[in-house]
Amino acid sequence: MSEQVPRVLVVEDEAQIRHFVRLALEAEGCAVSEAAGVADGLARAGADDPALVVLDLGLPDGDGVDFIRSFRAWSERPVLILSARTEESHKIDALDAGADDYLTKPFGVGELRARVRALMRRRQRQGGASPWLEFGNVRVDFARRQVTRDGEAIHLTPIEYRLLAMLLAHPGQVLTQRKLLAEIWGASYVESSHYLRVYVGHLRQKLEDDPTQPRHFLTETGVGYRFQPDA
Amino acid sequence: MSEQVPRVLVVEDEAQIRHFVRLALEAEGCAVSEAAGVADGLARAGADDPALVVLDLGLPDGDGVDFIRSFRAWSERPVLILSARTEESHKIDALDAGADDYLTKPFGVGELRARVRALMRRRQRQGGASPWLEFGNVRVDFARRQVTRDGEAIHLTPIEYRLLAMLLAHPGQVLTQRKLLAEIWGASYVESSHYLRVYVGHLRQKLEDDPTQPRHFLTETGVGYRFQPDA
DNA sequence: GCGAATTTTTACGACATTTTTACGCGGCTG
DNA sequence: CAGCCGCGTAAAAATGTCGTAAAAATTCGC
Repeated sequence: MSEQVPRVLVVEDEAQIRHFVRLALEAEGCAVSEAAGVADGLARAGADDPALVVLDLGLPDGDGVDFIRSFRAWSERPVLILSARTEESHKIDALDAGADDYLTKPFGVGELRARVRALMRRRQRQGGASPWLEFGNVRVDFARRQVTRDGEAIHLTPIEYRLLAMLLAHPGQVLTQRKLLAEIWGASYVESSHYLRVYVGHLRQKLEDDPTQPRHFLTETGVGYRFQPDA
Repeated sequence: MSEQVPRVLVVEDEAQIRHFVRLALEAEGCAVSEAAGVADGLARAGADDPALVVLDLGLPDGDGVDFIRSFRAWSERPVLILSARTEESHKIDALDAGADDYLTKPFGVGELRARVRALMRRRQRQGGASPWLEFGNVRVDFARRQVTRDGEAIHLTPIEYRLLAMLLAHPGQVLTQRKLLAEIWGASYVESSHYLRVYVGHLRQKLEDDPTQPRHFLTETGVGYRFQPDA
């Protein structure tokens, strides 16, 4: 009878606001984790797979819009923006990058909490039909962040999970190495293809029947990788 | 082949704002229906089952919050509130009644459109078929970087694929050797026509019914090569 | 601070692709 | 008709890329 408390990730550099937001979210009955920057936030999001991300746009180590884009490459969780910028163009950019709501500072606790409730409610509404995805003898349940193979739970590390989510989000498509590296490790890692070799290897090891003869995680030499759903 | 245009319902008593919103939504490619009051709006919503409702809170014949509650009794479609009231309590009430977003007047067209896009984004997930190109019994799907022949996947190496893409981009035209070489191998290889002989051979081997009698990848002796779409 | 889990780095054999080389064919020309 | 030239094919050589295992460094939870 686990109470299934939704996890929320707050990405915000100012400690004071972060604390303020944490209190508001905890009052909503959420479990809160925090990150102070873009890189930190993406790593944490990959580890926690939060039900909601509350994101400040004015981060020290990068643009919040970049966070949204990277995050959207492998996750569809709602994102609520907090920002001091009231210009319409900023709102449009953030919403089109994949954000779900945009709240300008200063804002009241009550409105923040109400908007959080609205975003989480929608998740419940459509999360009812647990959208799993199957290939081979593997089932991936994104809502629960759970991967099973022949019914047995398979443990994936944060990076493995993000890579898997990204590949599965584009079935049949070739994802270039540069794109995968940029979305998962960051723009400055686009040349470090050895990371991919290692982690694709992990996925095959854990999810393919015969890791030496992969049927789902295919290599396109010199280009990237392709996820092949069931034949 | 109807394009499946999403229907949006605008519930707003002031004709001027209604028109303004209609224009914004139509610019998003939506089919718009209008209602001027709560009763009218609910009736219209029941008839149309719109993909989104844009709702003004200041209606003459009842409270907008009542509209939301009634609507939510039978529909889970997203609701976007427009309101002149900026008090936090109003926002909280509307969001908790079941609204998904709350926009205070005055607002910009751009922000309205962006928020509409954000609300509608989720429901349209799988666009499915990507544009492809066919000749003979071969199909080329550039979005997925996939080539099939009689339904069977054909593997192409990076150079083979680039050459194919280039030829297919200019159907019926003769592409000179120098141009192909410059584009694929670089400006300093424009004389090395033997590369082309090898790789055009590969394409014919993999894609032509009878590689010795090519029907699509034709040689223009002394000039270059020409891609011939279906006869 | 300590142990466990995870990420990063490194090295090397296996494999895929590209490049190079060689040769046969056929048309054209002198 | 002989020789030259451009083309097509095949296969060897060279290069580059990939997969794997394991060690080193880092992070995380307690």
